[in-house]
Amino acid sequence: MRDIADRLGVSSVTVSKALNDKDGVSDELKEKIKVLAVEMGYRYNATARSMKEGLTHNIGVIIPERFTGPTQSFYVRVFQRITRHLEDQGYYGILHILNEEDEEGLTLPKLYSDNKVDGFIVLGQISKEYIELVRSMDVPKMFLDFYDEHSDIDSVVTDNFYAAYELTNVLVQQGHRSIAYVGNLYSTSSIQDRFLGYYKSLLEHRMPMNPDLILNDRDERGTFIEIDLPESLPTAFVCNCDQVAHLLVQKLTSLGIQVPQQCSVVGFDNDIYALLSEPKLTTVEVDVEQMARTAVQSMLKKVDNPNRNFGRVHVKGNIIYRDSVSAAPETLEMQSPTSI
Amino acid sequence: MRDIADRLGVSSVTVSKALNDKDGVSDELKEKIKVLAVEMGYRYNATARSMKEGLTHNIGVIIPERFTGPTQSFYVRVFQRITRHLEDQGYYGILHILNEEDEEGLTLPKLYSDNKVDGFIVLGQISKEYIELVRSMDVPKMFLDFYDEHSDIDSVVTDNFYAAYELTNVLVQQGHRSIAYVGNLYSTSSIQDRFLGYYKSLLEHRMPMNPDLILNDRDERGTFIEIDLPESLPTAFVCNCDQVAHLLVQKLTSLGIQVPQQCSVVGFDNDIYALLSEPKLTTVEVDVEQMARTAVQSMLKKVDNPNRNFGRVHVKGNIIYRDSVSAAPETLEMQSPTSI
DNA sequence: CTGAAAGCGCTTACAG
DNA sequence: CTGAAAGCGCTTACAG
Repeated sequence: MRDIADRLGVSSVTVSKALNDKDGVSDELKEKIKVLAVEMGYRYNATARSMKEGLTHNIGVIIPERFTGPTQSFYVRVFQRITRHLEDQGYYGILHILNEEDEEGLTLPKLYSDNKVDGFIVLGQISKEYIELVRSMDVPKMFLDFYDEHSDIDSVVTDNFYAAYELTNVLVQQGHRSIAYVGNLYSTSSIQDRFLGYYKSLLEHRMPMNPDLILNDRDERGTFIEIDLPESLPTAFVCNCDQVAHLLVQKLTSLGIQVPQQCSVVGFDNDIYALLSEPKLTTVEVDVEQMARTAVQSMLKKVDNPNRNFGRVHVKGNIIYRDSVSAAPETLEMQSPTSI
Repeated sequence: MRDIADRLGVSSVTVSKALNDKDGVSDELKEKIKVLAVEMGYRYNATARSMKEGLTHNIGVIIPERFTGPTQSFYVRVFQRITRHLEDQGYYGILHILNEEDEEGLTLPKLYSDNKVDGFIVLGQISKEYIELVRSMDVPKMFLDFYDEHSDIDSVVTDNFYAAYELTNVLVQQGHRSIAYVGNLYSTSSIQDRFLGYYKSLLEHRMPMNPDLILNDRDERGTFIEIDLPESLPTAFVCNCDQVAHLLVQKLTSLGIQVPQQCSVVGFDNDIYALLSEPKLTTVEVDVEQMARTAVQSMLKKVDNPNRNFGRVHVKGNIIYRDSVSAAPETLEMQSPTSI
């Protein structure tokens, strides 16, 4: 900047104003300065501004390692959207993959202790203990795609409840009266909320909830376990995620049960498993774009004003209709007397 | 720092030295300062140091968007290793996913124009035009997992040549004499080098190269195409990657050809497709850890001294033996006269 | 419309 | 072993 100023015989203040398009410089001079800057290959020193402002213009994005494995591109996609929105605002996203060791050992990212970021977006459920640690950080933070009832940290989540409710409604409308839910209710808030949406649909249609039709799919550590099918098979399954729906379809098929003719199955997430499955899964697509945008906007407002609070923001999902749902078998028979 | 200094009645210089474990402060005072720092919740301001040093202690990692899709966790894993090694050296990795638009429009990352990083590691093949653009950047840069013959940019790559050579040798040792190579030789340097390793093995064993046995797998834009099998089927296939090997196995199986009994197939990468395949693929595992370590070390040396050059560094891969290879059919018959 | 001065929080080189 | 001074490259508040 000084070099540019010297070459033009003006002060560095003027150059700064021109390059930032601020008032107080004639348009003519501004233009001259900008042209020369490009010519001289000038690159803005963001560090100097950070120093002055006390703001790094970086936001840390924390993703637990277990959500980054093979076949798990979802969070990477979300991260990508986040950075795009951040860049639109002159910010950068710095990805921090939280490994198990640090999560269990309650180690804060060096990003924090080195003052490298102005705030954190945590993308994906972390342990209760780590949530407490995150709370203790003296910067704005928010949770994305999960929340914790005991903390006051702002969060942006898919409207799991309503999406599961609507998806179950679809099954009911197709004549299903015996519908199972597949998922460990104590594992994540997503699974819980999706279950409650399923339950709301049952309630609304005066269908009893049968505890035998709530099927566990994973142990406490999130590892998938064999699904125990009930004695008397339901005609439809609401699965908490596509991967489990995929496993379930495989299991049913291997038992000689046809999907969707004999059993309908729906998933959640619209990830690779929804397409890998045979038949392809009817499922719910998360609105990644909207979630990323909301999280970034809220975060930047919090950076400006640390007292801003947004609470829990729900983003609606979209049902994707594919081939894993059909009318309930009994209904089919009733509807087609020709088959008698 | 000033606050700490004031509370202890010393200067901020002394505090700085103590916190950085430099000479010139008594051990006693150092200890006192460190304790107080923790007590006061002091967080180091990395920005200030950056300002002074003219170094951001950040390294940009550029991954082309097309390598981050579903089922492509490889580069994310590499990124994770890179950041781990960077952190060990007091550095941070900033991920920049290069979207197609920016790659075609030759837009440099804002990370560069904002002086946010001290160097770039490009992870995954980019277009020739973009390579030229990268060259024009006035910071240290290096390529990871690919290289370009026309540029003098340092690179770290898997030793594709030798790994493919060794893998082909394995097939030859199993009695195979008609071995195909599957891959578009004009697509990436990896595919080319793997082909040459395959060719070297043929040469060494005095086996003629049959052009009909070089099978294309993708078009210019990298989209997979249907593989055209030759009239007379070889007894083994060396595929340039696991995904293509997986597709090939599916195709062979659907044609009623048994793998590996009638045809052996080997892949490359040891990714999710190697395990998805039935039978599981014999393949080459890239030494991610070693590649990441080498890239980071070289990069940091270049940051210290921009004139340092490392050229092309090859990292050896490991063959993973699974179930997609068996002895050549004719050999089998010769070996087991009991079957007559 | 233009610029001199101060300051962001560190580190380095030097003096004591 | 300890500290006063200068400086990294910007921006902001103020004076002209």
